[in-house]
Amino acid sequence: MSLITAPVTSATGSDIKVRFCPSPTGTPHVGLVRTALFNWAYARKTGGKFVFRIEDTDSARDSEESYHQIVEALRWLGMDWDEGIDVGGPNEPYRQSQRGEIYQEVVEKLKASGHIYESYLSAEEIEARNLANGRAPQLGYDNSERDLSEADRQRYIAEGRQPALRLRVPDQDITFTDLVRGEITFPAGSFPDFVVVRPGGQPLYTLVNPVDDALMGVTHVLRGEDLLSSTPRQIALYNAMYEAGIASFIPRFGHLPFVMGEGNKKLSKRNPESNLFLHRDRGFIPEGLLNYLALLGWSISADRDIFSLSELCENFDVANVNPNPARFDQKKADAINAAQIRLLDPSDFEARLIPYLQSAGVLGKQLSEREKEILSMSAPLIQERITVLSEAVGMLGFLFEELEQIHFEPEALSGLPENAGDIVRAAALALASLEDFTTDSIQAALSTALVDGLGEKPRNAFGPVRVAISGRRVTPPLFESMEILGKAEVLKRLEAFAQSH
RNA sequence: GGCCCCAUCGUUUAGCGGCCUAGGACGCUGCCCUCUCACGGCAGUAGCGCGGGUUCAAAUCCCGCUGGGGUCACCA
Repeated sequence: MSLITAPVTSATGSDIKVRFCPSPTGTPHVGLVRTALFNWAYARKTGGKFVFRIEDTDSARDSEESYHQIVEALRWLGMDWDEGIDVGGPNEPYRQSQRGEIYQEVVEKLKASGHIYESYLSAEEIEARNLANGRAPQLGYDNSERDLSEADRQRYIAEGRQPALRLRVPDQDITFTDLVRGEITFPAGSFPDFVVVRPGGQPLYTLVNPVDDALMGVTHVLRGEDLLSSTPRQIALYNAMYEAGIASFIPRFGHLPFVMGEGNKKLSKRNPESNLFLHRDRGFIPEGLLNYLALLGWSISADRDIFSLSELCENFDVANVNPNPARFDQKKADAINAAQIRLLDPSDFEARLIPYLQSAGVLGKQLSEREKEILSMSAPLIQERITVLSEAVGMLGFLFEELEQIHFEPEALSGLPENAGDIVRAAALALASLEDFTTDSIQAALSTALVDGLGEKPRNAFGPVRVAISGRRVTPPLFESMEILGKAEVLKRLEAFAQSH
């Protein structure tokens, strides 16, 4: 009969240590990002430490590419870590694939203390035993090798078998207080002695995850809800490590709700909105994405949902995380991102636009003086008009393009009045004699010529002019855009349009 | 199937026994502002899954039901 004897961590303040420990399979997922975010925010809130380690113990599924993407993701999002990948720390190395010897030692100690034992039965044999004993096959292993005789052991070895190693689980209910869900109890016998090391010595996640948390001194484990049912197993392992002198406490656990996709399905990797880099490519800014993700399961107050990362860090507490699953809503995410974009310092906003304009081919690698000038004049005009940064390409493109490159959108053309040509001709005429080609005087001249002169409604008067210079229905404010383009270019575009209409 | 988790507007979230004829945000609708689109402003739309308790009083506590989800690997 074995029982839990290990104490739970007493850490409550700056002695708290959390970690983010993804396994590098596939491209970073927004659910993964939210888990990292809550861990990071909790560390920053409490003044504790945030550890970043990689769980690459499955060589069949892990990839170096994914590893680099995860590191890049955290860097881009600005979630810094105190210990771990690249930055190092007292518990190196931080990639499990490089910690084999450490696990070996732990396994030896656990064997010596009698907490883990050799198991020779194959999956087929276990199933056969269950069938033979009238036990439901899905119950799995029956712990029958707990006290294997030396004779049986020798016989298996003589057959050339290699043993897996299983943890002897405590014969009692296992209760813990989940940081987001409260007290949870798993009845004794909920799970059998489980494999922690494969035949041949390969340690499994079931072993290495708690081992590393224990060795690294992790006090608070905040992770996805999918790991909830493995928690009692981990507590059992912690207890074994405690009794073997490897761990000094059991951490506290907090299971974060899922991020769901359409329907009632967990947002899967197949789902495009799960892909972090797709959001980045569309022009989500870290502030916007993180703000939105934080809202999935948490809120800063009853009547506010736009907040900065530092406000998040000041106010975050796992205890306030909502336990129910949240759906990823692209529209709301877009709205939050748009709000965060508007909050950006104008020069910062301008700088962030450049990569998007470059990758779309609107700007080259090096900006000319003229291009810099256009950008700095036009960026402020679109800061409150776009939702994601990539929209700047369509909004600003015409300011950088030559007349011949301008693409006239069908929807812009189709919305034009019959007399569009006449209106544009009148506009050209009015502007040709304008000395001072600035926003105000342009507006005054066009109003006089088109609204007063031709008797057109403003909407009808300026629409054709807008399309003539930009090819688009939606642009930054018209008169400002004209000032940026300059008189010669504007007249050129108006005349070209007038000729074809 | 066993075990575990979850349950407030379409979505997200506030609510932790009386402040709730349930608040905010996104979405949607209408109006205002207006050179387009936005921004901003105003108004509207819509919710406590069901049934029992406990209580003077329940969205809030308890039980049951229903519904969803997760997990039961020599994956992580």
